Amino acid sequence: MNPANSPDPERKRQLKDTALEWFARKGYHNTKISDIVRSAGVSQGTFYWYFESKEKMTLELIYSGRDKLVETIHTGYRKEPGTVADMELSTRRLLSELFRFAASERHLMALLLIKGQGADPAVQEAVSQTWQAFGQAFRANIQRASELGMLPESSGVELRTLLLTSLIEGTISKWLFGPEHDIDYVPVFTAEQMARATARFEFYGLIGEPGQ
Amino acid sequence: MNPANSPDPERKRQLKDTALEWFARKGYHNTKISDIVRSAGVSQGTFYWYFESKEKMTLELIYSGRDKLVETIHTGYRKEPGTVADMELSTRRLLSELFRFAASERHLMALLLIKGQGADPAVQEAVSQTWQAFGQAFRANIQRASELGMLPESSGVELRTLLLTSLIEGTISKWLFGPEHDIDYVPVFTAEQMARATARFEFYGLIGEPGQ
Amino acid sequence: MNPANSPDPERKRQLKDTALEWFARKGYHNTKISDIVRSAGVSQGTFYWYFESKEKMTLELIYSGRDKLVETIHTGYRKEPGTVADMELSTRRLLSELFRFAASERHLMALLLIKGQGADPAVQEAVSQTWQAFGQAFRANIQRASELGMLPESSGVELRTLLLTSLIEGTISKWLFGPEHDIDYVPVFTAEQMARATARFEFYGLIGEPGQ
Amino acid sequence: MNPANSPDPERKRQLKDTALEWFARKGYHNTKISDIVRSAGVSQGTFYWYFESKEKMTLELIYSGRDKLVETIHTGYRKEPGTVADMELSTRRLLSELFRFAASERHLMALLLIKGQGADPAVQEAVSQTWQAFGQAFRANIQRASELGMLPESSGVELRTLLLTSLIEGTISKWLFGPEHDIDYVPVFTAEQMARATARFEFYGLIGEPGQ
DNA sequence: GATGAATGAGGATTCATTCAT
DNA sequence: AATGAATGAATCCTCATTCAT
Repeated sequence: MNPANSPDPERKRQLKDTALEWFARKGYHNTKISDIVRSAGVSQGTFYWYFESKEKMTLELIYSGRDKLVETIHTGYRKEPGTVADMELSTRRLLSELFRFAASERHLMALLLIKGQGADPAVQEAVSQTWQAFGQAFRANIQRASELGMLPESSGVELRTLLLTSLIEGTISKWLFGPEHDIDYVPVFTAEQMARATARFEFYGLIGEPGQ
Repeated sequence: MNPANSPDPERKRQLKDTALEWFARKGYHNTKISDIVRSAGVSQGTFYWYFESKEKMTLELIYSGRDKLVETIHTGYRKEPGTVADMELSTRRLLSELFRFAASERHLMALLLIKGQGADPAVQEAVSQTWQAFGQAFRANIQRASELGMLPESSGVELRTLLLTSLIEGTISKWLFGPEHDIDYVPVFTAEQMARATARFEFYGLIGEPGQ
Repeated sequence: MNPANSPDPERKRQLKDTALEWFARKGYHNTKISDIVRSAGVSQGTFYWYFESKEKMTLELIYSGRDKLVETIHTGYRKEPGTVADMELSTRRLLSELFRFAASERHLMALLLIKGQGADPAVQEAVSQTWQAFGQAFRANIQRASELGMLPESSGVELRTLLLTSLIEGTISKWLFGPEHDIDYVPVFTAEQMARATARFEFYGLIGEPGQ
Repeated sequence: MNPANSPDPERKRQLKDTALEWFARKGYHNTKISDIVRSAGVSQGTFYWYFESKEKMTLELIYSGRDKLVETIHTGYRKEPGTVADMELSTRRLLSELFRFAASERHLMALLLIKGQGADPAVQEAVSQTWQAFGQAFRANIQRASELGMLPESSGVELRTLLLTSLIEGTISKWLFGPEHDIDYVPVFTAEQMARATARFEFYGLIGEPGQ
């Protein structure tokens, strides 16, 4: 009757997890309510006891995912103005958190990075918002570094943010799902390795890796 | 009766272009055959005279897109072993071609980068293959540079390819469609600016930008 | 387990009243069990402790309504053979009772007059029976008056009954709910005014209103 | 693709007629699209080629019914101020048209008089509007007669309109469908008989029937 | 007596595809 | 070559009813 505050959070979570797995594997439109409930071992009607609609439940998934993602970034990030080496270290920590989070939430990341695109407008909008929030966090970092004079003036904050977020989002995606967006792909690098390599690339590119 | 050898290639192209625009704007699943034919000013049945099915026509779109994309990369890339500066220049030329191509084929890029993900399995597979072909080209470059001893040994070819392709794909996407994947977004940088900035970032990261 | 002898008649009545209000407002099909129990402040299951089904509970409503309606007619009616003026007076008394009853049972009348029509066959049947019982009472009156030679021979008892019951049912409906069947409509005439006007119309039509 | 101007009016009419028959027999909610298309011998999808939705098609039915009904009233009515006998004759002509129309459109009348009540709000609204339009026509008549001094002052136009429309609507309903609202009921009186009896009743009531 | 989560049959609607003309 | 009406399988969602607690 009142799907908003269902008193069985366990069942609700189970349904969300099941749905997320299906979405990650098949995409939004290719996942039917019947798929979800069959996997979860409940009836079709039960889904609608916990959620208003397929769209609304997906929005719940994405919103809570966005919150966790943004929280991870804020947790991982500690501003320590100082040398470039400091920044690299700081960034590595942040990325480390981020990659670990991504690995622990494969299905969520698949939905956000890849599978949300075929969905209904409202869902796509929510996915977009998530990445905007993601971008904001990094943009703020670059802004600060720029103000501290740690970055050459050659290209603006805008462009650098674009490059950086492109790099990170893409890296997470390819790391987790391989070049083929395969949900069953098994990452060949650890989160730490990814964080280290990505941070280096971020600061020094392919070439300049001081001190090795 | 035989869609293979349609006698009016003009009409076929028109249908493909129209479909591509719809896919780019609404996504595969949110585009109906009736949308396409209405825009193209033909009847529903005509679509099926030229194409076997929605899926097959989308595959045609993607395959020809893939070919053009790969061709662009091969055209733009000229192996000139030499200094890092040579490599950067060479890469900039390649990226320049690539960004220009992407700009001239916005809708195709939207389908490949974003909108193909909600589609049917076969379509998703084709999109994946496209990006694999894309990745192969860059992987070969890095392999060669690595063999020539131009890259530090710190991280392997695999990982570098991952970082590089993530950067480039993501950059094209954000450049063309903004952080919100908006098909009507107007890029704020020129293809040349993007090529230069991306090449620099690729080689020197955020920090090391020699000379400049 | 045995809905027949529910031990809390208060609760049962409350549920029936609540349901009647919903039926009057939204109609049978547009009223959900969940609406009723929410309004009544009980759980879904409770409804089924007191009633076998939605249909059965509606039948209860209608049957008790029918009984009250018929009782009202029998109470209000006192056969006083005599002059036409006597008859008019007698009829006015009957109608007065009837209109007062209708006003005191707005929701029931709404269900019987208007909202029962979209319901399940059994419910519709019960509504029909109610109006047949209603018609019988008036038919008997006309029959008697006819036998007493008080009515011209021009048209038969059948037709007169048809005209009379049409008039009365319709008048109640329009008086209580206005031309738009609006459950929130507020009658502009009193029951007395309606009884007087209707009785006059019944005997003398639009034109002939002797004395007055 | 464009249900608005379907080019096969025959098929559309067939579907509307079939639907109307089902509505008249079972009511709006108890009629399924599958019932309609099965009766019409077409597929489920065909219904949606001609109509946007069940609701929209029902509205079409009601609106065209309303127009025909109002047109009938306007056609049948010719204001001939004069004696009361003139008025009675005039009214009899109008009612004659009306009863004949009603008989020729049994199913439509069933929907408007009885079966529209269980429907969706928009449909109910349309039914209400129809009867308001109906009432307006008669109200205008009474107004005019009142201004011509042909009616005693005892009760106002408002009340008389209420009584008159109640009488007529109810009479049509009972004449066509009997006291049980039975769609298969066969009227026992002709339209002419009904018109004559109703007109007399309207002007003289049960009693006063001058000249026989 | 009461709860409310769970059920599942049923119904409106969508849309890729077909085919007679 | 082209049309567009027709098809029907597939899908989301509703809601009366049940039942373990």
